[in-house]
Amino acid sequence: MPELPEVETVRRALAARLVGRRLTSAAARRGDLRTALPRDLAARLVGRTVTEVGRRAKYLLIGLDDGATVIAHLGMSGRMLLYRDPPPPGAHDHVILGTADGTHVYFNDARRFGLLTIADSKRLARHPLLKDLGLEPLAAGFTGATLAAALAGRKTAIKAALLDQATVAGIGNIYACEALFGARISPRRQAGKLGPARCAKLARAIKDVLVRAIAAGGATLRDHRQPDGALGYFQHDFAVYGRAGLPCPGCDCGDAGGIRRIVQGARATFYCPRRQR
DNA sequence: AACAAGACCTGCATGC
DNA sequence: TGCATGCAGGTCTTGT
Repeated sequence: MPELPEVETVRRALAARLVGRRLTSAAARRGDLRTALPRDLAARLVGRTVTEVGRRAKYLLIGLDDGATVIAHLGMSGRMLLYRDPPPPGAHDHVILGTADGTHVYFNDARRFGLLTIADSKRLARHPLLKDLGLEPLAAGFTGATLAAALAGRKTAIKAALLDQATVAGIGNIYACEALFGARISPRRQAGKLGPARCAKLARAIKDVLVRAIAAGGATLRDHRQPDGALGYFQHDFAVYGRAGLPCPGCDCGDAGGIRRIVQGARATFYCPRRQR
């Protein structure tokens, strides 16, 4: 599921319901996720109050009042669902948290590519999961210049570079395709050869598509849900992703076979060969 | 060092 | 209907 906009959508909903609340229960139901759940999960969470819910790249960071932070990643299929009247736990509900006001949080992940662990808040920047992450695209420091510096010397295709979390953090397959369309750059172009003007245009396109997707609640292809169960709807605004053979918005490429699907690094890439060069 | 490919796990759509 | 196949929003590991 989730790239930066989907994770940000989840973060906002969790923050609204959890910050300032005390955790009264914490149950680990199935522990073999991408990394094993902490054995002492309940002991470390029950009684703690949530102080903030942050995000770095695609990681959710749930800060607690004892100086610990819960790090969670949704993988491909993970969800965080909030309930007032919790349903009976299902096979893929791996962690269930309860708060003093009766809210329940279900961490559900069918494919178990996600993870949840607990770290020292003061050392988050040095945590193995977070230490190598690259530019945060919605932060002030993300500009054409910093993007150009991150891409300098890179021989791989720009599409692959955007998926590399050590370069720009939080972009996944959908938004890499959509941002390159917005910047009118071919996904096959060598990353290190983009000039300053095209890097500036790409940085703007990345921010633009991420902001628009967050406003739409993310994109729901199959797994993504907002924590209240609502679907995202940005998939209706995709220009190229999943649209092979169809015309792209505002171009007559349909006459020439439309949007093309290629494979780069074993991932599908969608682009308009007429508009993206 | 940088890069490409394979692995991880489950569910769903498609086609026979 | 049942079964096989391929594909999916991510990232870690391995090998070149």
